Amino acid sequence: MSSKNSMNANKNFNKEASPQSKTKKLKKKLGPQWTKDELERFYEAYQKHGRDWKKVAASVENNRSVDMVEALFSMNQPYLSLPEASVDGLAAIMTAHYSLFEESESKGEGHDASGVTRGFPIKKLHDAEDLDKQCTLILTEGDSAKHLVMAGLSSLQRKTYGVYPLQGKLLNVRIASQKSIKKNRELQNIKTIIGLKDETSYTTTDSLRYKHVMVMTDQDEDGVHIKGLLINFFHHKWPQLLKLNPPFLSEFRTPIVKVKNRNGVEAKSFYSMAEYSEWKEQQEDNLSKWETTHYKGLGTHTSEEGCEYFKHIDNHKRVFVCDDDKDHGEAIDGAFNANSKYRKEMLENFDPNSHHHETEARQITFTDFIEKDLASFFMANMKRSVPSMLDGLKPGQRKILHCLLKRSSNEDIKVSQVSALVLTHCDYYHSEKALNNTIIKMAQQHVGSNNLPLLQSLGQFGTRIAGGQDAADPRYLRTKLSQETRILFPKEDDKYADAHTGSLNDEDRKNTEPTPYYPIVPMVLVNGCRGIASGWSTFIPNYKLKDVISNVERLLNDEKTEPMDPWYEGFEGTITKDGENRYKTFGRLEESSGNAETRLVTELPIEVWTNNYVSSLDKGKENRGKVSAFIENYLDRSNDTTVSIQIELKKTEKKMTPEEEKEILGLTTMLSTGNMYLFDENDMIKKYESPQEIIEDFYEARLKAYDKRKVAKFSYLS
DNA sequence: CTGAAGGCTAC
DNA sequence: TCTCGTAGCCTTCAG
Repeated sequence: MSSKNSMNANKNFNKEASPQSKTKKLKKKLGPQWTKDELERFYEAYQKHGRDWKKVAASVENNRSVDMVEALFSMNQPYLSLPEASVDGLAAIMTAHYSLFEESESKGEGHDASGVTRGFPIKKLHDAEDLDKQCTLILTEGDSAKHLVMAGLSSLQRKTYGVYPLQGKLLNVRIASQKSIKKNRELQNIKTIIGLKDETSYTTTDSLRYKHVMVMTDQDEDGVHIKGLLINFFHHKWPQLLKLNPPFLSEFRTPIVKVKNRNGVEAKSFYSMAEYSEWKEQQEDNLSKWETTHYKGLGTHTSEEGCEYFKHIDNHKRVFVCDDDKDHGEAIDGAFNANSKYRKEMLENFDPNSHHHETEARQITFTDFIEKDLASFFMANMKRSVPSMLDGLKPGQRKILHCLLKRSSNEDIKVSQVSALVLTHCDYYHSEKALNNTIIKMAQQHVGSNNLPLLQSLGQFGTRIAGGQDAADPRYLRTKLSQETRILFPKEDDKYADAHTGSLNDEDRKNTEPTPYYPIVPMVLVNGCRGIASGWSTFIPNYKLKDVISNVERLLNDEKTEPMDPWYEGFEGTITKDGENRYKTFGRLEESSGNAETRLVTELPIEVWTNNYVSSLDKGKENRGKVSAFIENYLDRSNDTTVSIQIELKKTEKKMTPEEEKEILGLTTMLSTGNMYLFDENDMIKKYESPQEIIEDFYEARLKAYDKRKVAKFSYLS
């Protein structure tokens, strides 16, 4: 009971004598959500499970209450400290808690900023000591960056700087529902820390605990994205805030490259690769006199460097400003709204060379930030999410294949060790976890995943039961190249992929960024692909290897290619064309012998997983009107590879065709071929209208590669 | 018409 | 140690 609010509420609450009026008051405060009964159950559950709200909610066993439990727990947790007291005490806390919740939602009446005084317990917040002064809240990307700030701030600075670490990507409030904004703890905490209220127009920051916000992220594209999401949050909820002068928002930049003269006297810092490259070109022969250090994330900087940065904080600070001629709302909205049009246009006009972080610039307009800095994230997001037409691989996947192809033997290796290989030999600056996931996905072979996995799955790589999400931990999994991989990706072509690294001659970056491979057939059609980027997403279904080969052979024979339909290895249902760019997939439904109402499901449509399907048969509240409405009962006898679900249909007068039965039983899905985007031979994004078009494009490029190979092989003749 | 959910590489 | 949040696009489907 550390909170002032809770205590007040408790006092008020105790004034009410009878248990009935207590419940009444609660009902008034909490809306229709809670009965005394539910409170008691909640109290028990809370004692048992603590802050594990999912378990608590499950124990409460009431859908209305589940929402409330969730809402309560997503508030500032420290307020919810359970006293020794009983249900009544709990009720008091919840009352207080909920009123806080309500106030933050309502017009802000009755809730003065002093209700949130210094030292209030938000986990991981380091509050400024002297909030009466003009204080700045530093929002960092992750905990380790917070530690760098804490190490760097002088004792004087600690009076006026608060620090709060952000975890991962911030919610995009422009497209999020009210409900998800409310329950997003990160945003609610930021609001509480700064003292911002909804529906308030700020022409001054007088009422705020912090007068300025400074964001400090890694100096990479994802860091830029996080800055953008934060700008988006403030702009969407309090647009006036960003127009204030002096500016409300700023960023703290750290160098990504530092060079030190080997005689130890001179040193220089760079805030962008463009800037560094420019300097490097000017050095020519003098380059060897300099010692270079690259900084990958904020965690790479030492505490001493942290101190150095904050000693000269003004050199690192860049403020976000509006210039009055422009409507910056348009750019911010375009970057984060639900329509990808603006982002498409921005990427189509994107010129990587115009993207310069000028070290000396101490301010940047929001529009410049979006169109220059943020556009580089959109581009990076495209590059890592959309595969190449040539090898059908995204850069992460390609690096995995690259490392395995380069190994001297093809012995089993742990998935986690493959990741380690990639981190050692390639430029990969992202999380190992994502890499492990990618390896697992490349090796999966359940129906609906790869037709021809390039990697073998030695261990539990996931099954159709849970769509592959039931894979074991990477440290238990082993893999190696599949038998076919070397045939599809001939050794003779390797050097065309890894000769170009863009950095082999760069003494700072010795690792490789392999360019696309040239498999002998367009593998992107065999295993399909899907990716979600910025501006575009892509989806290509799986096709049959033999069909692909036949079409390649037709081209070799100067014949025309023939249309192809999607095909999935091991799939026992059917796939039929259902209009232009659409295919319909059907599971398999058999009539059990003897009983007119009994059916046996022996195959599910593509990308429907056994677990999901079976739970759709349950008669829960959330399934009303769905499949479960048509069935009496079911029995699931499926295993990890086969589907066998016995269904007892409800008796109806109407006789249904097998197709109609599949329809109402949820045994169909759609595959679209209308969103097939790939990077083409020239590394340009291209929309493909048909699999044939992909094969034809591939064919041209592949022929050129054969030519290159021939020239290289016989070069000694000339 | 709106909202939610699934898929996937990233923080 | 493990589970869980967030982005981004497009499609489908329920309400």
